[in-house]
Amino acid sequence: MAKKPYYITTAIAYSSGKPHIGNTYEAVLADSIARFKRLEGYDVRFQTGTDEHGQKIEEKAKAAGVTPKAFVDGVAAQIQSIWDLMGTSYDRFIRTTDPDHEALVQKIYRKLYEQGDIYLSEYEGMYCTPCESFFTPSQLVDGKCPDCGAECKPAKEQAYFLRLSKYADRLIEHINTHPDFIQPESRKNEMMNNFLLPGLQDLCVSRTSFTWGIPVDFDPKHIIYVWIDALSNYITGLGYDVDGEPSPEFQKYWPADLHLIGKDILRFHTIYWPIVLLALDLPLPKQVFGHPWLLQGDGKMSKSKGNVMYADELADLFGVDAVRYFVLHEMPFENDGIITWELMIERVNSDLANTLGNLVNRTVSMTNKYFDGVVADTGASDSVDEEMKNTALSTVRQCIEKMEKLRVADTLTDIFSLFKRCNKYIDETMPWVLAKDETKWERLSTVLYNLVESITIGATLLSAFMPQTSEKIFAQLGSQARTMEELQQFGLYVSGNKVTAKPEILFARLDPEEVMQRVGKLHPPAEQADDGKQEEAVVDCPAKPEITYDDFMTMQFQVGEIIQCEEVKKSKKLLCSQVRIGSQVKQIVSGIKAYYKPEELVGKKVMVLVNLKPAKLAGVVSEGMLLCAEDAEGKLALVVPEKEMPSGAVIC
RNA sequence: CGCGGGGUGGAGCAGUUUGGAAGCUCGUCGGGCUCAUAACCCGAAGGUCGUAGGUUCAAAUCCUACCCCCGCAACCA
Repeated sequence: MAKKPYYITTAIAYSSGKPHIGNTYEAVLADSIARFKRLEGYDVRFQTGTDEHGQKIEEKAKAAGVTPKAFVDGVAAQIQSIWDLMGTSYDRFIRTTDPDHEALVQKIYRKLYEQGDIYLSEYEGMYCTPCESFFTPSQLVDGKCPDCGAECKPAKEQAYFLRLSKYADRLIEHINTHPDFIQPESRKNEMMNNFLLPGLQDLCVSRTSFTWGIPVDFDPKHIIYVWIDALSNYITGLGYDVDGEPSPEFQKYWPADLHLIGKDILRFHTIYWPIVLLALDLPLPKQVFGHPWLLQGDGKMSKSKGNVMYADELADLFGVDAVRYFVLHEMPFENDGIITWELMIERVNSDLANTLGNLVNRTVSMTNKYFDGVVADTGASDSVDEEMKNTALSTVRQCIEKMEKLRVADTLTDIFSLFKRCNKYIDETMPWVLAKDETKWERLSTVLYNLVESITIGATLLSAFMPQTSEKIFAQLGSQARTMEELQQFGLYVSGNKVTAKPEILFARLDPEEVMQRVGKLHPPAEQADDGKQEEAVVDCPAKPEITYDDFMTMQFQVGEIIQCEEVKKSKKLLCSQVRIGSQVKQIVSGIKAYYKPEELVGKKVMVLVNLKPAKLAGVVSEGMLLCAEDAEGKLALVVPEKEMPSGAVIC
């Protein structure tokens, strides 16, 4: 019987820098699913890799004084080494700079062009360099990118577009008839209501503003944009060929069983990518799962604070499997999960050291102590054994069911419930009591046999999630990994085998203080070097072009008195104030709701930019701007005159 | 009425599809045990299941209204 194929992919990681633990989570999650499927007997292909093109990388390379290729070679190697460190068992680590990928992407692009799904037109808008995105002027925030806050410039370029509208109906139909296509299901509505049903605009799929990418082969001044380039990895990695013979791998593994991605890029994978596939006349992936984010608990993750958590550092402190366990177990199915050093320590101590490590240790110790390490089933069973055995076998079934639904965290919980049951079994049978009575040695032997067998079953299930630990457990127990079929029965441990004579601690209990001290050394507190003084965080912002005094004088600032203020309904951020400036009153809308209550503003003298062109905000007219200071976190403070000044006083 | 998610013992979460004894992990308190990594096992305390109504023999679960959080979207002039 031929094994059933199972093709799983992760998103490819953008090679602009070292991936943090949140990025790594995805690779580990995919790996655990891949390993579990292998355990179930599937012929698994697991692909991951790196997305290496784009303007941002081009610029980073320039800043580093190296070629883009040299830059991504370095980062990709780093990413791959972290994936390797974490034990991700990928079959191919694809890079979008791989020659086979680049060649195939060009062919795909050409085919779409030749059949009219890609056409040449013109793109106009405001362009944000870091995000490599165009925005309409109305999307900008203070002339800045709504995503990253960087300066945007007007730009216009000839560009190729992908006809999304042509395939929208078929895609909607597909989503409606394949309820499992988008997971978790709650995301499905989001895609439908926000993008598909309102109607799709054709997607711009080329750039001329940079050169680091795959050129359009029939129009080389255009670079193929990320959607066609990166997403195609899922098929180019299998050797899909537009006009040639599809490779055996492609025929075997496509369509993919699962695209595992972050929830933020669900749109690209459930709308743009399927439409590309429809255009290529290829079957759609069976499922796209947008997993939640793993967030850092202690404040925002930022490199300047030195509190970013990286997989390699975590692995260094806790071990690879402990990190895998944490990220897999602590992630809720739909909501974002949190990781902190404290939570990490707690999980290691409670689950790994106490429940699992101690269980293995006490089992091996007793076997050595009472039987010189020999594990034998003497058949001296008792009624309490049945429940133990049933739990072991039912755990196997539960895990299979849970994994079918990608409930990885729940699966781990079930496995650890089995280990807890083993600990309880020890208390129920009280081997140390049996040991004192020679007539009960046979019974004692069977109890230990049942324990070793149950732990072996648990360790086999665990091998998908904590492969190194499973191996260690097998080695200590003198057993070996089972196949899923073998897990259907209890008692396959070879009676008479011996456990190791020298049990090793699987997971040592951690002293929180000691660990936190080591954490402190990881990222030397660069900023808070001198103690005592609480150094004020300063704000650096990009410099704007120099202006003349005349430029400055075109702006009219005056002191205004807020005489009335109310919240703008239907708006989260806006307050609408009536401001008296001299003898006139202007209505000004400001985004300060989060920092000021309307009533506390009334009577305040503030500084106003008076001659700003009126505009509508949330449907309310605003005739000026209240000046604010903003810190790095975006907190605002109104600027007020330092001494009492009359309304209308000129600011110069 | 922009779209969507959420509010469950001190903390973090399941349970809501298909109403039917309120559960898990951690923490706290008490007990047991001694094979083991001060671990393990048992028990207890602790919850108006956001608020207010409604349907029902029965509501965390279904219906209605409202309050509060969080994403996305939109307008932080």
